[in-house]
Amino acid sequence: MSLRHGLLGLLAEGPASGYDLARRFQEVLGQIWPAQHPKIYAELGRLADEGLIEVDSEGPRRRKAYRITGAGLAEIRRWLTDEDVDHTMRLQSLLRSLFFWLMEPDDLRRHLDDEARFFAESAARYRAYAEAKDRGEFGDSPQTRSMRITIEAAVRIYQALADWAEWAKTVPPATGK
Amino acid sequence: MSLRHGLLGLLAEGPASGYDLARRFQEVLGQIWPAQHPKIYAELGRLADEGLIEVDSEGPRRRKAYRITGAGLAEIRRWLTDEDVDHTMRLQSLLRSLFFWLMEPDDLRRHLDDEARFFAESAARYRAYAEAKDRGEFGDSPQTRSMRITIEAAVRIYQALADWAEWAKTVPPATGK
DNA sequence: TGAGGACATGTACCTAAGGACATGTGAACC
DNA sequence: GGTTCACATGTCCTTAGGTACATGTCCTCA
Repeated sequence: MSLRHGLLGLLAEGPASGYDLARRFQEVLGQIWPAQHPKIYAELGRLADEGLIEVDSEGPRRRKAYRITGAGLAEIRRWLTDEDVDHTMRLQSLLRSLFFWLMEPDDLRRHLDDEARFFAESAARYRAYAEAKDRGEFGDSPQTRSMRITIEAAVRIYQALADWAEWAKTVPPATGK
Repeated sequence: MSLRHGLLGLLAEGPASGYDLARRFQEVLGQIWPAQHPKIYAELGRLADEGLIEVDSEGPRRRKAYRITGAGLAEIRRWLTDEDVDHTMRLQSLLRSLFFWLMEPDDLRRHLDDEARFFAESAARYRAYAEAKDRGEFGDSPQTRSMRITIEAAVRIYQALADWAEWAKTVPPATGK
């Protein structure tokens, strides 16, 4: 369960409402760490119960902004330094590639074209984001620095996958037995 | 739910028992697509109920091997060609990197060392696997070809992440505000 | 003044995933 | 003959994730 720590981390940057957090998850982490709003509201409730966050302010339209507490900050720091990283990835593209031999060559080529396009576009999107940051469009806070590092990872992963899909097209379907 | 199709795909290579399938998931797909045996046995039961697989043979120690049916083959092929790929990845390493600014520089350096080592080792493991395949140690069936492509993706992703972690170490923690 | 859209928060339900626990079998080795 | 280990299959329970549905508010613009 890292949604919990994802929320704490985002709240460490400053107070935010469930709606804000859902939007930030969607924007920045859309493909990398999806989270739907029902889960977010539920988790915020639990975090508040445990005293890791507290209500910062109530605004119009029932808006409720939360603020991280000292205990919350301690918890996210503990997680970051003490807890083991979960390295599982669950990449459906790779699972599918195990079964390419079941596909018609034409279908496979189409599939790889789609994959290559998708990954290249993702890489380009994150690359544009990275360049905007490097031009200083988002300032130069520590938070921005960290985000720049995250974005760099996204660029490199998607580029690697785009290259992989292109490479896969050059692999002959089979030779002998 | 792709475990279902993962199982069908593996069974398309030939009959296997739940135990066999759990081992193969563990070996080949350990970090990329984890699956515990309880899920596998349960899913096999469902697949059998739906006629996508059937019992091939019963062996010693209650061993039950399944075989894919025509309907099962049709279903895995349909999935491969008609169904959209789910591209979400949920990489905890990237989520954590968003919060690097919360870590002490020393802890962060240690963390990045660990990450770099882990990713480099994973890349090396898959690279060794790839080289064995290229030497022809596993024959040259269509299945082997596909597996070679999967492994190539793993090599490239882990290498990209290893490089990223090394690069991240060179980013200065922060300058101004 | 009325309609539409973005804002904002939730409930309910269903499936997937993971960990703990339970059980029994055949082979190998001492 | 007994112990140990790999083989082999499952149940049970909890948590996590995702979709659908529900509700109400404030602002803008025609």
